[in-house]
Amino acid sequence: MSTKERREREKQQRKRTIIKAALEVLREDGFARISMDKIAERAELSKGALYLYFENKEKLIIEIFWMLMEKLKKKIKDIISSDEKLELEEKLNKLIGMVLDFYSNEVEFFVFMNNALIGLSSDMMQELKKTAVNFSIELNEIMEKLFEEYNQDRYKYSTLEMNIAFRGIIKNFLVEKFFGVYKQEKIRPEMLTDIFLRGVMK
Amino acid sequence: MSTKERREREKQQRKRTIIKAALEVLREDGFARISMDKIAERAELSKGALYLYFENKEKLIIEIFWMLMEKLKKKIKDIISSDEKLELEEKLNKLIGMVLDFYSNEVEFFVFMNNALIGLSSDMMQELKKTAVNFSIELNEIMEKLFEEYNQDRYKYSTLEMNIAFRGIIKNFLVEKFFGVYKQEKIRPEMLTDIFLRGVMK
Amino acid sequence: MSTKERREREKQQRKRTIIKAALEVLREDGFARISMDKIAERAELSKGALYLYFENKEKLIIEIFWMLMEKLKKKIKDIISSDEKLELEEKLNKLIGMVLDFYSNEVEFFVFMNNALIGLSSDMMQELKKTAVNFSIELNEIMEKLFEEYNQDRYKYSTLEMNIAFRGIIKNFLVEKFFGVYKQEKIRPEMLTDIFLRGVMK
Amino acid sequence: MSTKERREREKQQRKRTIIKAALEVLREDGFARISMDKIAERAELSKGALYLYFENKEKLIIEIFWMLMEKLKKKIKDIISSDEKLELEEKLNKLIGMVLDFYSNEVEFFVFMNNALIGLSSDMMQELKKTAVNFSIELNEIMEKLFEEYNQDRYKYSTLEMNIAFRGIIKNFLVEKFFGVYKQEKIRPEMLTDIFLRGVMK
DNA sequence: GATGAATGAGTTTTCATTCAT
DNA sequence: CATGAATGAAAACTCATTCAT
Repeated sequence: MSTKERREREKQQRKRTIIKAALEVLREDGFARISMDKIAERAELSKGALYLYFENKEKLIIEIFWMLMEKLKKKIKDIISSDEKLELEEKLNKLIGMVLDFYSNEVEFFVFMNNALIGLSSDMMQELKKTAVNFSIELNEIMEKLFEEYNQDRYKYSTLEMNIAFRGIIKNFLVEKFFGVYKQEKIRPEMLTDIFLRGVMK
Repeated sequence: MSTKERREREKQQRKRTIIKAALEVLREDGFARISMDKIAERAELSKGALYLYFENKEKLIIEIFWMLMEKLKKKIKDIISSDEKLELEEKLNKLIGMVLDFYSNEVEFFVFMNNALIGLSSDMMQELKKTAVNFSIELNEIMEKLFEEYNQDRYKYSTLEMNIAFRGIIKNFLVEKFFGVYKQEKIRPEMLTDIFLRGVMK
Repeated sequence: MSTKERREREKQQRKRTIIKAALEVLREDGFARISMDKIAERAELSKGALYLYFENKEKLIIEIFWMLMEKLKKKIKDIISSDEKLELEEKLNKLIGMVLDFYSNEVEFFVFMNNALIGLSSDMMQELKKTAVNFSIELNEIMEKLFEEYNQDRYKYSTLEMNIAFRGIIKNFLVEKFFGVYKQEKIRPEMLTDIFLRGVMK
Repeated sequence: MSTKERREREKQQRKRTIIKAALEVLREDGFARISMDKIAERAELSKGALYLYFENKEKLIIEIFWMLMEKLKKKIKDIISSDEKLELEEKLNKLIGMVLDFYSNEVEFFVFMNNALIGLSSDMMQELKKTAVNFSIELNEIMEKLFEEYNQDRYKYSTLEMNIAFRGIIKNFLVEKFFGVYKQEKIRPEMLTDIFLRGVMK
């Protein structure tokens, strides 16, 4: 059975290799330019081989999305559930700092992850949309718990609404950093936390 | 000269016809499915004619983007520079209400504005980025004026930062309304104004 | 409007050109080997151009099938409804002779037309199957009328059953001629008519 | 030598396993969808192993064809050479009944037997043609013997021609039953025998 | 100016066959 | 012997762009 196990491990390894290659293509060429051809070339595999590991392009794309999301989720969870005794404010600072880091210099990742939810009305990408919605829901639940831990009686709005505002502020600063007018300046997590927290508190 | 002018006017008219057609295609088929074929058909023009008015598809996309932006900008300006004597809070409420309206009946516009960034080639993104940056700058100037009119000494952050936060909150509520978890509820402009204003005030 | 008409005529002409090219590919390479590439090459057109005239490969195949069928049907009708006063026996002789002629040296047509009904369980070809079934039904009706014209009270079996037997005998002689043991000999229509007619008569 | 013999026996056993698997795939997925992948999976063998037993896919197909033919041939022989003292008519009834049975439960066999001709490359067809011709010749010899046993001086046509007509009638009733217009009705062997016998008798 | 037929490179996907292990 | 990962040559289909008329 050890052979079988090794095989399985190797298979997982290959999948990771392919996803890594796909991420590189994504990073360099953007979502619209990802093609199975390029991924194969980058992974130093034949086109056909990709289909040994991923049913089709959509499934591969979804796995990329999922992987990035899992990575981000893990980081969020790590911060939220860390033992350190921190004020909510400090936690949010850390959280924002991490998110900014996560996307730093990875415009394409940011675009991809934020637009998976929105665009892509091509039939092919329906499942990606579902995946993105699911992630959004999960993220919501995580943040909800965080908010409930602290001053829960002092919020003016629901955790859902707080969460939407919170993420909106972060996202738009990143958009403006990547594409807009906020290029030169460093985004200060403290500012974002402050705007958000004072905005939603009674 | 009059002939030349008339020509020019006709040309602009044709361009608007094409853009309108493109927006209709966008609304019906989604961003990923806009094709020159369909636009031509919808505009009741030949495919070749499209290229008489727009250098290529990307330029056409940019003009659509620009047109939408201009439309939105005009509405923003109208509200801001209206004679009514209103509190800042009331003005923001009106502004947000208008933006929600603007996109509500035209989800695809919203998708388009967000997706213009991914759906196109990298070369294209450069141009679109410029367009978006320009718009952002303009919008900033408009908002700056608004903020300067009121309580200018009570803000904790720069008008640029305020603007980014403001738009981020609005945008993300729209995203979650159209595609995510905020489906059932109506977005209340007052809430968004409140979160924002209290967040950025000293 | 004359321009439009001319255009339409030219379009039909092109369709014919493509079908003719496809028929040549069919004749030379067999059904399993028809590819859009080869048809395009043979028609001296680009691959893309084929799709200006036929929605997809299946539609093109169906038109080939239909065209061949129409040709055959016309020939059958011509014989059946000819003014000549002939005995049923003589009509059937003529009919069989024509069918043998129609397929002579066109193995691939024969194979294609006979197997369209049967095989091709690929999803893509469902419509072709329907087309083939419809043709079979039409052919039935035509033959039914013929049989009803003559000695209708002397048949032991239904016109449907007669028709099936009739076509079966002809088809299998062709099969054996093309692929089997009846290569050297010329198929004598009189023999087929005789076997059939005496077989089904009271 | 005994080892060698055992080896050979095992090899034949494996071949049968593979053919059985292929037939299962055929039944489930249809002729157009048989792939070496699926056969291997169904046979619980590796794809590579298939090539140890069959030179290539075409050879495998031919062996299936051959195997089915042998099976059918055996059943035909059993009926013809059975000790029962039966009239020719009764024998033919039995024969037809058996053939109808043989295919009825296995529509896909019937499809396969008919489709082997189109589904494959031209090169392949040569081989398959040979196989089919050989089978046809054998079948002819078998039927010849049967016909010679009975009333041999009363036939109007050669045993070859009789055979072709006989099989044509049966085949076409099956085609129309499985795919065409003869769906609802049960095929009565007596009718087929009657049509045939009266058709070929002086 | 306007047309729309034609192009051709690009895209995803399939699958028989091979070969290192 | 046996494996199954990998190949690579198809295949169908799309679409921005060009150009003869």
